[in-house]
Amino acid sequence: MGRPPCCDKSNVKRGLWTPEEDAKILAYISNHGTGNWTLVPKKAGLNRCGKSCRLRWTNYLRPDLKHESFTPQEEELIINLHEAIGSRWSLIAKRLPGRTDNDVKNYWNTKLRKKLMKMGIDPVTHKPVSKVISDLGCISGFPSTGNKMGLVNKNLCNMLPTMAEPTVAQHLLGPVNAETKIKPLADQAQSQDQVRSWEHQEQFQVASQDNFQPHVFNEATSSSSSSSSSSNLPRLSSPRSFSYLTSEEQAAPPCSSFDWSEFLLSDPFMCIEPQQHGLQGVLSSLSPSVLMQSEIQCSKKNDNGKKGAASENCGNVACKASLGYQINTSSSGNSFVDDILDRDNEIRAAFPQLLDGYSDY
DNA sequence: AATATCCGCAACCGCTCCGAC
DNA sequence: CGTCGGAGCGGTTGCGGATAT
Repeated sequence: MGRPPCCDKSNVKRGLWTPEEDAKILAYISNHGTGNWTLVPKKAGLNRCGKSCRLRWTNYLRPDLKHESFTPQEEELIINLHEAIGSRWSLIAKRLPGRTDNDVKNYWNTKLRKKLMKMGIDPVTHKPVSKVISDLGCISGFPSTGNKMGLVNKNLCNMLPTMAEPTVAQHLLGPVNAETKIKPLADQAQSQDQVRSWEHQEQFQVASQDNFQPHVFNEATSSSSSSSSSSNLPRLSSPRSFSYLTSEEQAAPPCSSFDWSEFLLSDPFMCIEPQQHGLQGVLSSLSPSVLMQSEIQCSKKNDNGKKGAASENCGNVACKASLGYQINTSSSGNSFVDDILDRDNEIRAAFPQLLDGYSDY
C-alpha cells in the first residue's frame, strides 16, 4: 500500500503562482515563520499543496535569494563541486549564498553542462570526452544491463570521476602550480565525523561572500600553508585529491593489492556480506584521505552517518576508492580495463556460482 | 509576418530521509 | 523496533519568451 498523497491534488491549484498568491504566502510567513508546510496553505488562504508552498518559498520568495545571473566565480565553484561530489545540488547550493539547489541544478543543466561539452569535457566524469569514449568503448564488451557484470560495469562508471585527470579546473584556468596545491579535505578535517557534520549542514554553510572562493583560486593565491588560513571553512577537494596525499600518506605503502574478487563480491546485488570476505581489511588499509573521499561519495545514498557507516554500501565504496587508488598508483603497463578483463576471468573461474543463471558474454 | 525550434526557468513528481510516536 | 508522515532532494516536465527560418 502506497503512501497517501500529501493533499488532494484534484482540488488544489497547480502551475504558475500569481502575485496575489505570493503576497499571501509572504504575509503569512512574515507573521508566523515557516513551520508545518501542510498547514500553511490553509492558514494563508491559499488553494495550494503545502509542498508547492514550500517550494515556492524556498526557491523563489525567500528574501535572501539572489535573482541575478551567476558570476564566473560561482560558475567555477559549481564545476569544481560537481566534479567532487556529483549532482548533490543542495550541498553545492549551500556553498553559494543566495542560490538554491534548483537554481544550481537548472544552471548546470542549461549552461554549464553544454559549456563543458563544447570544451570537449564530459560533464559527468569531468574527463576529456575522448578518454571517456575510449574507456567505455573497451568496457562495452560487457553486456550493458541485466546481469551481474553489467552491474560491475556500472560500478566502474561510477568510479570514473575518481580518476579524473586532467581536471576541469586545469582546462579552465590552466595547470595548477604544484607548490601551491591544496591539501585534500580529509587532511583538513579533524575526523570523519567533522566531514559528516559538514554534510549535515551547520559547518558546511558558507556565510559570507568574503569567505567564498573556489579552491582553484585558493591554490593560486595562497602563499604558503592552507592550513594556516584564518577561515575554518572546509574546502571540498575534487576527486583528484588522491594525488594530493600528504607526504606521509605518499610514503606509506599503498593498501594491499586490490582484490577483485572482493570488489565483485561487494556488489550489493551479489547478496554477500563484504565483511565475510575481508573487506574490513581493505577498509583499514586505506589512507584517511581515501576513506574520507569515499565517505563523501558513499553518502550520496547514505547521508545518515548513523545508518550503516561500515555497511555493505560503504564497503563497496571503499572498494571503489581502493580501486581508484590502485589505478592511480599502478605501475602495471595494462590499462585498468585490461586488468578488469583479466581478473574477471579469474573470478569467473574461482566463483562459477556467481554467474549461475547469467549468460556468457 | 507566420511558424518552428530552442532555451531558460519555475514547478511538479516520486523517492528517500528522519524524527516523533 | 516498526510505522507514520512531514521535509528535503534530484530528476523531469511544461510553459513562455527569444531566436531562427
